[in-house]
Amino acid sequence: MDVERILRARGRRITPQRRLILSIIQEHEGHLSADEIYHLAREKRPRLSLSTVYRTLDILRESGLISELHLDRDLLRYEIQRDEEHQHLVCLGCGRVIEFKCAHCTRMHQDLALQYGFKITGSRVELLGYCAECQQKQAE
Amino acid sequence: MDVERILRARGRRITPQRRLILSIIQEHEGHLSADEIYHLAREKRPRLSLSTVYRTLDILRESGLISELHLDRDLLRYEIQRDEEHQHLVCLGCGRVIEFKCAHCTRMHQDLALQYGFKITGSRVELLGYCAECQQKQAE
DNA sequence: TTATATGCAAACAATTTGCATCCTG
DNA sequence: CAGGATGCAAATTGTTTGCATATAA
Repeated sequence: MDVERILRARGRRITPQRRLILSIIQEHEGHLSADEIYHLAREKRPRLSLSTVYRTLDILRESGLISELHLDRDLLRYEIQRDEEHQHLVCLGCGRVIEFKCAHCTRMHQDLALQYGFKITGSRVELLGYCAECQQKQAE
Repeated sequence: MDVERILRARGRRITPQRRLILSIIQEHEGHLSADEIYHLAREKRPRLSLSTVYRTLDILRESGLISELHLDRDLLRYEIQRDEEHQHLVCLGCGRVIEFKCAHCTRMHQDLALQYGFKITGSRVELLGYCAECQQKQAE
């Protein structure tokens, strides 16, 4: 499959651990922390070590297969790198994360290329606020 | 001054340490890590402890006087909270950070309020890429 | 004069590294 | 079978906490 080609092209080997970790990130559609991935993976492969998780996440990130999110203050979360760029909307009340696509961001990239000669290779757009429900709860 | 009113309103005291730390963030116009602030502050006040720096940063953040940036993978940076919202453009080559204001982002907030009923209270917009100079160096 | 802040040291949590062993290519 | 990958334990790094002492209000 494609993933294997990408890893091999970088001189990396395909191991059951790497397959497993990637499949977990895929199934859970992202937003998992390293530790969560570790625990989920150990259900299937109890000898897996946390360092392997970290090393694998590094490799997958370098290879552009996953991307890192700073949704929390103190740890990183991971999701599959998709083709279409998207942004995250985080509710500070209940913690839910909504993903959205935003045409404005595309225009922003174009503007910056024009204005500063910057070549944008990645972006973190994380908006924080309160969802409709949490706003209502606060009002009560 | 205003800062003191804000802190007092929250039952916080004004101490030389807090003044110093805030003034350092002001002078350096942000993008400083806790450790950098610590070292700069110790030049003026050698007995200052790192924990005081962290505690002060917490308080200043809670009070809305400074804000946190995730410009790096592994640590937080701080800057004075200004009225006008702005975004950060980070060069992965040389590390320089350009601040910019973006009308598109304002529109994005409006869209999200409309579409999801979300009330946006803060945002992290960090764009990563390569500045003109670093692109040129890479080309060579 | 009393609650809040500080400094110091020790504790923590997330991540990284060293190294012997294992296993993919 | 050789070099990359793993598991384990130990080290590192950024940040937080406990506690006795100092200090702002």
